[in-house]
Parts: sequence; C-alpha cells; structure tokens
Amino acid sequence: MAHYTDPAGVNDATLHYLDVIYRLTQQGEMANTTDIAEKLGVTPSGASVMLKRLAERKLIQLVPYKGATLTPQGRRLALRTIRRHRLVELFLHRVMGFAWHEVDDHAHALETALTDALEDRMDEMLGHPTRCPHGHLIPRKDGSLPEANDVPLLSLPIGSAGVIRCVDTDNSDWLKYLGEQGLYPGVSIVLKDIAPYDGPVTIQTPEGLVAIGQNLAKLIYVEVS
Amino acid sequence: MAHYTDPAGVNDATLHYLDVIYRLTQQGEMANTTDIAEKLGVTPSGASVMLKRLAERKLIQLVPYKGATLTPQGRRLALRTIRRHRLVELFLHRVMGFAWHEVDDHAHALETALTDALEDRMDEMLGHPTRCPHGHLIPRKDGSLPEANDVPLLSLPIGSAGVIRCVDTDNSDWLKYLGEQGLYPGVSIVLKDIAPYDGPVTIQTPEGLVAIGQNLAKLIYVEVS
DNA sequence: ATCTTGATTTAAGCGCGCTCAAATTGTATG
DNA sequence: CATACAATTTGAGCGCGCTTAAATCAAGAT
Ligand SMILES: [Mn+2]
Ligand SMILES: [Mn+2]
Ligand SMILES: [Mn+2]
Ligand SMILES: [Mn+2]
Repeated sequence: MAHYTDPAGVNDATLHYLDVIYRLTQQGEMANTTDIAEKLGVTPSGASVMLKRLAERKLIQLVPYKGATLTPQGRRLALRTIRRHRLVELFLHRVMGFAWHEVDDHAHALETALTDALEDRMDEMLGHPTRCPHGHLIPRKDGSLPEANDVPLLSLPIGSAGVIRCVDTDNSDWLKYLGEQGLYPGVSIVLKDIAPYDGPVTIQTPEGLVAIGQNLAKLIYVEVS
Repeated sequence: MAHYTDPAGVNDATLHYLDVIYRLTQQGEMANTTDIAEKLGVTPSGASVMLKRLAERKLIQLVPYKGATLTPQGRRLALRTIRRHRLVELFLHRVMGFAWHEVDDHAHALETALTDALEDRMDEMLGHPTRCPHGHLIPRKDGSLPEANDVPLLSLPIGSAGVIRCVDTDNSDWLKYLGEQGLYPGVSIVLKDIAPYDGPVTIQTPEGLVAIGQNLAKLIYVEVS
C-alpha cells in the first residue's frame, strides 16, 4: 500500500464506488453492474471485478448477476464521503464565494482528501449545517440524516405555495440557469401552471413569474407552506 | 489511467517525488536515490524504478549511479505543489483557525487535490501572500520566488536585533513549543547569548527572555533590523 | 592495481484498477 | 420449451508503484 493511501486501504476508488452504489440503491433495490460502471466511467467488466473485491472486503453485499447493496460498514463510508462532499460544497459557496453551480467539481476533487479534523472544522464554521447549496441533506457524523419534508414540485396541485428546499442535480449549466431565474433553495414560490403535453411550468417567485421546462421543474423539491 | 488521475498523468506519487527532489536539490547538487527513497518512506529499489520513469517523462534529469535533478517541466510541477501546500497552510491557519503546528499534515493531504480555481481563490482571499505560517516563501504562479533577506539566527553576532521571518521545520512538537515561547514569524527579537559547547541560546522577545537549545535555534531565520 | 564496501540498479513478483475479448448466465419472447 | 439477446462475469493482459533478493557499480583503502 502506498504511503499516501489510507491505512485502512480505503482509497479514492473504493470511496467512489461506495458513493455511487449508495446513490443507486437510494430509490430502487440493488445497484446493477452496468449502472455502476456507467456512473464511474468504467467498463462493466472492470466494475464487476472491483465489485467482487469490495464484497471480499465486506463493504458491499454482492449477489452475482443480480446487483450490489452496501453493508453497514460500506454505508458508513459512503455517508462519510457524501457528508464531506456536501460540507465542502457549502464551504466553497459560503466561505469562499463560489457560485452554487461551480462547487460540485471542486468538492469532488477535495472530498476524499479531507481529514477528520478538517471535516469537523468546516462543520463548526458552517454552524453544523443540514444541507448543501443545492439543498441535499448533509448526513450527520453518526450516519443519520436530518429530517426533511421535501416533495417534488410537480407533484403539487396548481396554486400550491411553498419554499424551494432542493434542486436535485449536479449539472452546472442547469444550476446556473435556474439560479438566474431565481429558483434556488430558500426561495418562496407558488406553482402557477403546468402546461399539458410536457409544456412549460410557470412559477411565481419573489421577482416575478418564470416559466421553465418540465425536465428542469422536476428537479425542484419544495416544502409546502 | 483511472478517471480520478490528472489527464496529464501527473498523479500524487509523481508530485511527491518531484516535491522531494526539489527540496533535496535546493542546497546541494543532485538528489541521490537513497535520500529520495528515505524521504518518501520507500525502498531505494522502488525509488530507482520510479526515477527512471520520471526521467522517461522528462520530469527529471537522471544520471545513473549519480542522482537526479529536475527539468524545467519537473520544477514547474514541484513549485506548483509547494505553492499549493503553503497556500493551504496559510488558509488553514488564517481562515480556518488551525494552529501553526497543525497545518502541515492537513495541507499535505490537500495539496495534490486542489484545483486551479481553488488555488487562485485562496490566493485572493489571503491577499496574494508571500509566506506560509512558518515563513517559507510561497512560489508565485509563474514559478518565481518572492525576495527575502533571511539569515540564520545563529550566524549573527551576539546583540543583533531582527525580526523572525522563518522557522524552518515541519515538526509539529517543535513548532508548538517554539510558538509557546513566543518565537514565530513577525516577532522582533534580540540575540542575547549563545552559550558554548552547544549550550542554550538566549533570545529577547517582546514577552521576555527565552532560552532554547541550539538544535531549535538553528531552525530560526531572521531579517536583521 | 586490487579489494572491499556501500550505494544503486535490475530482476521477479504482487496488488490495484483498468482494458478488450470471450464465455457464461438470466430472461424475455415466439 | 427452445431460442435469442442483453447483462454479467471470467480470462488475459497492462501500467503503476511498491516489495525483497540478487546483481552491479563507484570509489576509497590497502
Ligand atoms: Mn455535488
Ligand atoms: Mn450539492
Ligand atoms: Mn508544510
Ligand atoms: Mn509551512
């Protein structure tokens, strides 16, 4: 093991796999090899071999030809990485003045390099925050998640009022655009209209009416007020 | 090449080798294999193989059985790493409130993970600083070094007055101790006495007289006033 | 000039994470 | 039920950075 690798053998590649598997197992059941490979920019055969190694290390539970889920130990590491990613994002935004559409890339570069003390210090400086700049929940140190009442904007009846809580994408261009339209966490809105046949979604913001496509609108989660 | 490796193939290991070679070639001539290996915590045989690869990549000039020096390209990368290390140290100290004896480890973890934008933003936030918390010079983006008139404290005649500019060590314990004695960059001092036979060095600080061993005193560099 | 000794390089091999190509498996379909 | 097809795994191999053991080299002492 190289000296710059974590003593426990938990290196960057491992953490990225666990991170991806965590996200893929959030909604559905198991994470399948092809999806994991695709998210990591790797061939399915490469991912398959790596998954077997992760299973040997008891970080995932692997059912051949079926898919993978995280073990408690794997989940712990995944949540730690996600916590760090989101803390760094918020730090970059609040302390260092980066725009919300810029932080994901830099945070990705830093998330696996953070030391415990650095993580804790950022957490303190930010006042033990619960969400990243995009509104994703920041897991606590113990792996638990803060409470949230986020519902998809598009699931609400026309006329509903609420506060944007999360914009669920890492796409820099979309974030930049939505930010320019005044659509970001903390903003109070009213859902004015959803045009049929995948038509525009009209939203009342403090700055006026904006209309966006449904592909963007479905990224928005709100807390109903 | 893994996706988390720099496109140019400039990964952590490479940067650490270049960093070490830069420091070893500062004073003397060439950096020899054994010294490089020792600084990196690696066997000489391992270092030997790696050095050959670095030479193939034109990052060092290697004279077999003699030693290595950096090529202009290698020096550029080494200086970039050193710049980032020292900027991060200062950032951790000034912005994040870490003590000067704590920053080296964290900076080492972060230095190779920094993106260009992050480096630039830190530089801005810190007001384009020229020295790390220990007083080492921060190379500029173009690879040039700020001017400095640092002389070893122990090279001065008794009675000399000056300002501490650099404390040349990364040893956390020593730094903590010297900091507690009021000996750190920016402090005005007078050299009161150097006892013979490796005896104590007595220094007048704004807070009073302190006596330290010559092993510690020789780490201190001052600008004579 | 030869010998000795320490520094250095070479050789062989390992673990990691990746590739491509081939074999295998599970499943959907006729 | 048999077959076709897509997903997955296996096999062979590569580059990297490391190890230990063996060979080689440089240089000073005799
Ligand atoms: Mn992100
Ligand atoms: Mn985020
Ligand atoms: Mn340092
Ligand atoms: Mn320093």
